[in-house]
Order: sequence, then C-alpha cells, then structure tokens
Amino acid sequence: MSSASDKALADIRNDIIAGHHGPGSHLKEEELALRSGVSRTSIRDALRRLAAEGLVQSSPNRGSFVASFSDADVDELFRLRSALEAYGAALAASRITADELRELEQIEQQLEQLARRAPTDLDGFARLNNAFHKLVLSAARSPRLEAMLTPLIDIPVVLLKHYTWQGKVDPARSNQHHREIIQALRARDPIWARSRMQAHIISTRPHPQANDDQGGTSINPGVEFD
Amino acid sequence: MSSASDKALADIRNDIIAGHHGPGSHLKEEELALRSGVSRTSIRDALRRLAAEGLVQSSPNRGSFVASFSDADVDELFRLRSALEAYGAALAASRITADELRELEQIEQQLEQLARRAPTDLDGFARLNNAFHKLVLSAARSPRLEAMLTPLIDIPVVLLKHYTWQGKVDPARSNQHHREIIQALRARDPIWARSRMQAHIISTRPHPQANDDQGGTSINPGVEFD
DNA sequence: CACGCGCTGAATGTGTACAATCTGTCGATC
DNA sequence: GATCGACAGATTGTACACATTCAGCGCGTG
Repeated sequence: MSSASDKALADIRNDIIAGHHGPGSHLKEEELALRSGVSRTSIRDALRRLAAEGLVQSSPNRGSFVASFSDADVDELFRLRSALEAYGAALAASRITADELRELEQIEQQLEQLARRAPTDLDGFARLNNAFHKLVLSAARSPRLEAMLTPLIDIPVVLLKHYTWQGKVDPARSNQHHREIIQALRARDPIWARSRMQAHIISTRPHPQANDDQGGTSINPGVEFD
Repeated sequence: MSSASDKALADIRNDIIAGHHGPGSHLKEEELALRSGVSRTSIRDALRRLAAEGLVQSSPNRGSFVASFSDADVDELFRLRSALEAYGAALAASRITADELRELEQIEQQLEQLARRAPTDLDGFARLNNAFHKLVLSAARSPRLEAMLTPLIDIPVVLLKHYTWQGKVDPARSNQHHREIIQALRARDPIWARSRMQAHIISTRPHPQANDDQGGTSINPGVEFD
C-alpha cells in the first residue's frame, strides 16, 4: 500500500496537527475517505499506522479517536522522550557527518532569527525545532530508535494546538540548549551530548501545574527517569 | 477489526516464534490467509501491526518479510531494551501491588525449578522469563512504555530459534538477578530496581563475538546507553 | 418516575473482485 | 556471448459490497 494509503496518512496527520480534529474526536472512516478521495480500505490502513504511532487510539468495533493526553500522560511522554532522545544524541555524537552538522547549524540560526522577532511565531518555531531534533535523531543511525521516537517528537506539536502550554516556551533558552548540543556533537562527545539533550528536553517539558508533593501514584521527579 | 484479524495476528506471530517462518522469509498474504482461514484483508491488518512491532518488515509493492537482525541490530535492541525496561522497573517500584509481587515470586520459583533440571528446557525458560519481564512492565502502569517495550521483549524469543545464542544462557545467574529485582521492587526503591534491571538485561545480551576494538561505527560499550 | 427491553441506524469488520506493480525469463539484437 | 526489452506470472494495492456490532432512543412495565 503506497500511494493512496500514504496520501491518507499524510492528510489525516496534517488535519490532526492543524487542529482540524480535536483530541478525543471520533475519526469516522467514511468521512475521512470522502475528504481524502480514497477508499475506506486505505483510510483504515492509515489509521492503523497512526495508532501504532500513538497519535490515534482505536478500540474494536468503536473506531479510532484522536489521542488525548492527561497532564500525567504528557509528563510521562516527556520523560520517555528525554531518556530515548538523550540516548540517540549519544549515538549521534559518534556518527554524525560534517554535512549534517552544517545543516544543524543552519536550522539553529533560523531558530535564532525567529526568536528575535517580537510576536514569537510559535508555529514556525515548533516546525524548526522539530527539524532540529529529527536531524539529530537520524544521525544516530538507529532505525528502530527513530521509529519509536518520531511519534514522541511529533506529539508535542499536537499538544501545542489544544492545550495551553503552561505559560512559557522560552525560545532563547531553548536555542542556548541547541547550541550546546551542537557543540557536544561537534566535539564527538557522547556523554556530553547525552546529558545536554536530556536536560534540554526535560526543561522544555510543560510543568504539571503546582506539582503538589502529595506523592501517591504521581511521578517522583528526578528519580525514575535516568 | 477484532476476531479474524486478531486470530491472524496470533497465528502469524506464533508461526514466526515457532520458527515456521525463518528470518527474511517472504510472508505471502494469500498463503497466510489460507493457513489462518481468514481473508487477505485481515491478514494485511495483522501484518501492519506486526510491522509496527518490528517483527516483520514491509516494503511497498513487495510485501512483508520476517525481520532479520544483524549482530549490531541485536546489540542495539538490547541496549534500547535495557534503557527502557530499567525505566519501567523504576516506575514499577512505586506502583506495583502486593498481588503482583506475589505472582512475580511464583514465576521466579518456577524458573528456579526449571533451572535445576539437567537438560535446560530453553523454550520453557524463555516463556517464563518473558512472563516475568512482562509483569514488571505492566506494573509500571505506562501503556505507552508497554507498547514500545513489548516487542523488544518478544524479539529475543525469535532470535533464540534462529541464531545461536552466543554460547551461554546462564539460568542460575539470571534467576539471581530476578531475585534481586524482586527485592528492590518490594523495597519500593526505584533507583535500586532501575540499576538491577539494567544490569540484568545488559548481562543477558548476546555478545557480538570477540568485539574487536577497532572503533569506527561500532558501539562504544558502556558509554552511550544510560 | 425509574428501570429494562428491543429496535434502529450508523459505524466498523470482513470478504471478494479488480487494478497496478514488480520479478524473472525468454528471445531478439548487436 | 552479453545486453536490452518485452512479456507473463505472481503478488500486492485499492475499491466496493455485504455482515456484524454497538450506542442511543423510545416504549412499555413495575
């Protein structure tokens, strides 16, 4: 399945990211089929793949729904992402090419340009930020890691659309981190790259508001993730 | 899609694990459909899910093939699994119930019984070992982590069938590790559980024979994984 | 009024037919 | 003899039609 199903996949994903389907909304197959101009068969295929990515959730005989995330889910997501992407950055430090490093710098400069403007273009920022992280990930040369992590990187973009990012995305600090990551990669220092990436992602994670330390089933910060 | 597709999924997976389809072999849809007594539609669905798990690889217009793993792949797999499952163990330490702990001990005792017999029943050992790890994982109460990790836990079973496990599976040592993990979980000590699990998995990983330290693109042990 | 039963319509699950694509082979040509 | 090209068979991709399941609703009953 290629052309039709791929088109469907792209269409649906774009519509979700663009906010056309809100979290929890029911993705009806026939509706999507009509919208994309392909048959339900291809739509189902695309939905399966999106479910595998975690962007939609399916239940038998009920259909597919856009995934929705609780605060705890988001926290969990970022911790996982932090652990995995830090691992990826360490691999990338050994394997990244000079070309890729150059491209990384280009992206970083574009990010800085964007950060200097007054009303921050959050959309564009997210897109460039994504490109940065995807590029580092691909430099790790681990297809499986890439497959697991790509959805985790994409999901925050969806979150941006529908949840209020708890107050602050700090472009300046984020760019500072990016520079440090590039520095570590250029030095080909896996440990450095690892810790920088981990710190970067954990620090960009949205805070569960006023994390009351009642303990219970909530996550114990700074302990469980590596 | 439930009954037919689920049956297909189970059938195909079992056949792969049982060694009926070797690594790299072409999984022809019609053939599988005949074998499972369902239509190609359901087979395709099952193949998609298996592809998402990484147990099969699909390419457009060519079909699906049983995944095959190079030594480097296997090494990568185990490192990833180590990082993720250690994280899961840490979560489990906070969240596991008394019932689950009891069940864990039961499994461990069965494993010990098996280890005492002369010709080690590798098949049964693998199955119980799997149950142990799956149970710890489910105690972490993180559906996403579970989804990512389950395939990584299952794949070694497939490997056992077709690759020569570099010499030694040491049941006694493995059981020793399991006891320590249970101990850490009962103490509800995330850090302890984490490090025990990590050590356990890394130590059960098959060694890429005589890891010649030529460096290059090969993995630098003890550095990149957390 | 609350509860339960059965119906109905919409949505998903499954099967089958047809279209598109690829792989390997056979033969013609240089 | 080697290479290129076209054909044939097999295999996957897509569409559509039918079967099945489920959620909601209205009706009747205690």
